[in-house]
Amino acid sequence: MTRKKVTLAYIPNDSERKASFKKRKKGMMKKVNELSTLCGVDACAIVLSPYSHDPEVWPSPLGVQRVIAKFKNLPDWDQGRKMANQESFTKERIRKTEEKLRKQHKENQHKEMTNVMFQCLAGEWSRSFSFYGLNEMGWFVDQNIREIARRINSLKEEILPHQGMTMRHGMSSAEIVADTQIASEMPMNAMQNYQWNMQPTVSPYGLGWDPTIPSYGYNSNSIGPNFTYP
Amino acid sequence: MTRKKVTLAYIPNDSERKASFKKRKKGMMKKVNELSTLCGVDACAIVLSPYSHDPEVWPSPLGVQRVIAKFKNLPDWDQGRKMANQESFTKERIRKTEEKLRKQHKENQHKEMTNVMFQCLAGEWSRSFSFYGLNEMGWFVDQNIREIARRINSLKEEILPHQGMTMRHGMSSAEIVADTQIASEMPMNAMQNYQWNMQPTVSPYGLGWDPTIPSYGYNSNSIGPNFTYP
DNA sequence: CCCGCTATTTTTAGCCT
DNA sequence: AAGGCTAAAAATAGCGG
Repeated sequence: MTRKKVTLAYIPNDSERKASFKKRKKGMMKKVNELSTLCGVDACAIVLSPYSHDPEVWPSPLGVQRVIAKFKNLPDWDQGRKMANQESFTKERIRKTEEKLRKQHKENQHKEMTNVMFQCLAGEWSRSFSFYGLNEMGWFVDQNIREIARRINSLKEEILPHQGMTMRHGMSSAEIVADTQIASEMPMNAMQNYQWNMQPTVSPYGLGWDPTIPSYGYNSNSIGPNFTYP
Repeated sequence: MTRKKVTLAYIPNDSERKASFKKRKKGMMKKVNELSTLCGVDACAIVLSPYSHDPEVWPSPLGVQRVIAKFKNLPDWDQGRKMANQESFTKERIRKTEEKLRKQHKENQHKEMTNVMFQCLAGEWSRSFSFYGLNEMGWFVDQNIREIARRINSLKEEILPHQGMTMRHGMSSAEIVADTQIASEMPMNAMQNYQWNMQPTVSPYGLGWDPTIPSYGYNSNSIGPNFTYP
């Protein structure tokens, strides 16, 4: 799917523009609301569009008039300064784009290195996983079950925060999991990171997971469910 | 790191509030700019804050006055309709939260099922340690390798989009994977989902997972991978 | 057309300097 | 305090019902 990055320019297509307008107006008004609420400042916004006969405002027609009144009462205001006009936004965009270019370059170099290292790892792993991968995998599965149960329970607590133990009738996941045999309490965060944070590595802001950190190297002699081979 | 979800309420701490103000004002103004540019509508915003002596406006003092003029010239406007006030935003938030609650519930049920199934699988697997289990696990591991390889290749495409096959010199991940024995083509989506989709569960507007809530009732006896100890 | 979905982009909270 | 950073949260483009 292609969710294009916005190019800041008038949207020629009518229906597209209208759709965008509706979504963005809502979002923008929400932002005004948040700014005003969170930071306790007076603010207002007015939108005059062909999509509605009436002006669309925040926080309310009266609120707008109140802010406008204050705004107009402010004396001697150098109209040139402190304003946010299109030009300044454009400049900001150029600055950011150039910044991005620099970062991209750096990131590319980094990715190539990661790429190479990863191949080494993967090769090693697939060659030997039949033995020493199994214990890890078993432990990993186990950890996942625990994690799920933990989350389910957290969710229940959240959803039924003040009702105490109201879910006795079904078999709760806590109960299910209470039956689970946990072979080890020892943390294996690195492995979880390996599994769950793999994806981020691939895209944003450089490297998520750093393959050079040796912490994932569990070998099977120590940790996790101890499989015995018959 | 803890990047808190925003709770829509006045920020009591002075420096925090100011920091938030500066960031959010910028973001908000940007949104107004985008709305106006993308959709070709007249819009303006005014912010009166203790952080600046002068009002901060978009698009410019004159632009604001122009919009205000249009706004005031509009006759017979039912002031009650079409306005975006705090109440409507609050209602929207409530709606969304309730929606999320419903979804969460559904998802929980799904997870519990997956949980149970997974335990069965894992238990069965480790109990017999059969070839069958090995194959499945092998397949699973293999899938992961393939996925990794796929991502590496995507990256290569990204990094070297127009250079064709420029990386012949190293062993490509595709080649690595070609060496891997694929035990079965049988779909195991459930397992992948289990692995990869677990995390997103936790979500915004009050339904997030709270790490401060202790996890309950896992004691370490019983189900799960039944490992045999020598 | 309008609504909901989700992949992707954009914003921003909390840290750090 | 003012800016940069990054992971998490929020907005939204494009799609399908």
